[in-house]
Amino acid sequence: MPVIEKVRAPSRRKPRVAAPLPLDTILRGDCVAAMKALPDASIDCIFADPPYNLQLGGELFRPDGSHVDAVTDDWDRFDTFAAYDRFTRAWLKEARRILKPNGTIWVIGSYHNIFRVGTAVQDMGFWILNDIVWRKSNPMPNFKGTRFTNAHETLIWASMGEKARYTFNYRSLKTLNDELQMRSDWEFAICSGAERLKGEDGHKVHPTQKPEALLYRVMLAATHPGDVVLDPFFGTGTTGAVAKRLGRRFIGIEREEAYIAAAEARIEAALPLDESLLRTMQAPRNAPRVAFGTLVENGMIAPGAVLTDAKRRWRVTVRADGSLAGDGGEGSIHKLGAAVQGAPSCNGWTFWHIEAEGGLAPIDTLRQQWLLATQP
Amino acid sequence: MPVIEKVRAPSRRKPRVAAPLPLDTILRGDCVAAMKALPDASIDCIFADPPYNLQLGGELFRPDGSHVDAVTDDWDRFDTFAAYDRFTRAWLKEARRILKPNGTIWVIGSYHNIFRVGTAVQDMGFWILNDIVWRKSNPMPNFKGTRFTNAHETLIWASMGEKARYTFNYRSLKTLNDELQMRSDWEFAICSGAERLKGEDGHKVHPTQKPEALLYRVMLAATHPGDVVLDPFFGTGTTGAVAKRLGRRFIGIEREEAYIAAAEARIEAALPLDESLLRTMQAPRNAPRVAFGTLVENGMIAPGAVLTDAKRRWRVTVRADGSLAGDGGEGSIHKLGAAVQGAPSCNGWTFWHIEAEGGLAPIDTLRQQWLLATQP
DNA sequence: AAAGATGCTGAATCTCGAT
DNA sequence: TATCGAGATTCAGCATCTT
Repeated sequence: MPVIEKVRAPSRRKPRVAAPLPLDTILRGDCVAAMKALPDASIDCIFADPPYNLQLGGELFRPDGSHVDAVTDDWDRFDTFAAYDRFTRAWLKEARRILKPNGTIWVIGSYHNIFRVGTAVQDMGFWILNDIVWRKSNPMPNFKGTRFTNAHETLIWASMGEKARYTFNYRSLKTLNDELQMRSDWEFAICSGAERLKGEDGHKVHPTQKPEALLYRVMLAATHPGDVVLDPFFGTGTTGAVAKRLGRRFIGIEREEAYIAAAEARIEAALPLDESLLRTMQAPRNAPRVAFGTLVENGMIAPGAVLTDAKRRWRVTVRADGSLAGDGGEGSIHKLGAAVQGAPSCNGWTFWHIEAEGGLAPIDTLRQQWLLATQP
Repeated sequence: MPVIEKVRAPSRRKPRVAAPLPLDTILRGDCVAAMKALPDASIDCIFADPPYNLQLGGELFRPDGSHVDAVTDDWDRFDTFAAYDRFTRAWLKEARRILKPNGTIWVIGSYHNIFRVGTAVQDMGFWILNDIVWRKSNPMPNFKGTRFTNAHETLIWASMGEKARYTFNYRSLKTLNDELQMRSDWEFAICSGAERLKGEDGHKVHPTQKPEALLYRVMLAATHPGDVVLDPFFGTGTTGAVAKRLGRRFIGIEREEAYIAAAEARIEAALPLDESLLRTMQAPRNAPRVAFGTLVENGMIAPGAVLTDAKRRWRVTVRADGSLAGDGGEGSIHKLGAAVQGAPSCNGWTFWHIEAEGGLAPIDTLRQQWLLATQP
């Protein structure tokens, strides 16, 4: 391909460049039009709760905002699905443009729309990381007894592509779940009581207000403090309220003035958490690295010391450079641990032990002591 | 449109007429070809467990170094989403033809394929009645800590069209569920132990054998005794074994001779109406486990709240992710409780206390309040 | 004999930064 | 962009062995 092609290719459209982001504000209007005004690769996370009243006799809007009539016969059914698909791909296209390369997108829906959304997400190059089930502890019963009680909704979580990086605060979520990995099924009550926004008439302001606990978990899992979270179907602003509480920035897009007014009042009243409380558990992955040799250099462990595995099956000697030597060969704590086990890899910190008061202790305890003594 | 069109339209192909159905047998071959040999509108219910198109990468090892036996069979490999979609629509087309007008179809899948299946189901004119979540009580963990534990699969249940009638044994399901309406989230263990078919080498016969309890509930809900249930991806015949137990007829389609042999032996050994299975399904696994983080997410306790032990020797602060932070370090209620005491373990629920009316109260009282408020 | 210890396994899109 | 090496990473259920 001639060089000139390489130069021309990226300029097919004018990239939106660094205009300041409208942080912590609600943009009024159509979500596609509003997203078009935002710069490329500027958003860390998108949470989207698109309309999915496709088959309920409710309203469906085409990308241009025009109304699609509820219809029942086959031809029109196809037309309705096709219109919904066009709408979905239109807003997903802009969402993809404004997301950073390491950003992620969340979309929530029910069986009426989530399969179409998921197919579009995959077709557009996003890479699904998980589907999450929100189990409702108090769903509306199926009054007619004609089907199973519709007791859940589905969220799709996707990165920008198969190789894309993304934020997942594994350690925080595990802590949140009492030291068990967080699963793909989450249980929350539907939004009601004091949390549910009511108008002056006592009637609910928005028909599908999401519980703050749901957004809380989403943001805790997939964003860092200070990250920008965009919600293109902002409604009454659950995303904004939780973002403020959790020290994230938000951008909302909403077309209904009544929802915007309710959201603004609600977010104004939300209280941000103290920053120290937000500091999520520091993942070991992000903890300062300590080489085993550092411990040797600093006298935490002497050259010549003998290490074994927890069951004393293997026995090795520490050398002056922090390498190990024994029957199984020689090498770093990790390499030799893997070698003696015949395993592809091994965490030497937890595999190798040293004789201590009260029995064997993993050498990782020495590292922890070192970190405690040297970290501010 | 001219009248002749209406007359000609149905005769474009020759309808398959009443050949006797191959009841309670397994047809060997490709599912589309085998279905083409069956007559129109002859099947009451279809249960389909198609390939999931997992798109797995390299090898995966557990933290202990052992190897994960993944699904790498040829039948699960598709080059593109488009190829998978063609495959899906081809078998769904025949499924639709052979289903009776009042029949229903079930399809099970994971996030890798279920959105594409659901879209095809809707596009072809089926009417989704429910999506059902199979919550696995014992899923495989996410060994690398990169995502949420993939702890569920999704089933789609659909009728032949919006106005179509269908079988739903509401009363049976409600009885099965202790007089509560059966919900759209079902909990079962994955298929293991004695139920899991093993070869002479002790290795599993089929990589993705489904639990009989799942099929039991599906058939109990959506078929009558004597109904014909077709499974186009029969595998080792869970559908056939359960059909025999419940007094339904089955037709299986399977390509692999080894699976067919295992299925035939299994179905031969199955006993009709094993009441013990019914009883095990009725026993609700109601051991509600509440994570401390749940109380934080739901506002039972605020980030920033101060906890102490019963004698106020240690003092810690609750953070946004449900972890605690204080002089002794940081961690979950259990880990930090153990750390400050220098103990190997600790029950944080009874160790940590919060200031309440009338003095300190263990945080377990908050858990009890939460359970009271949320349990039926 | 009972209780505890050990080992194996399940539809899984499973690391990251430096060079 | 590919390669290399450090080092982080698991839950429930069942079968079998040990004390």
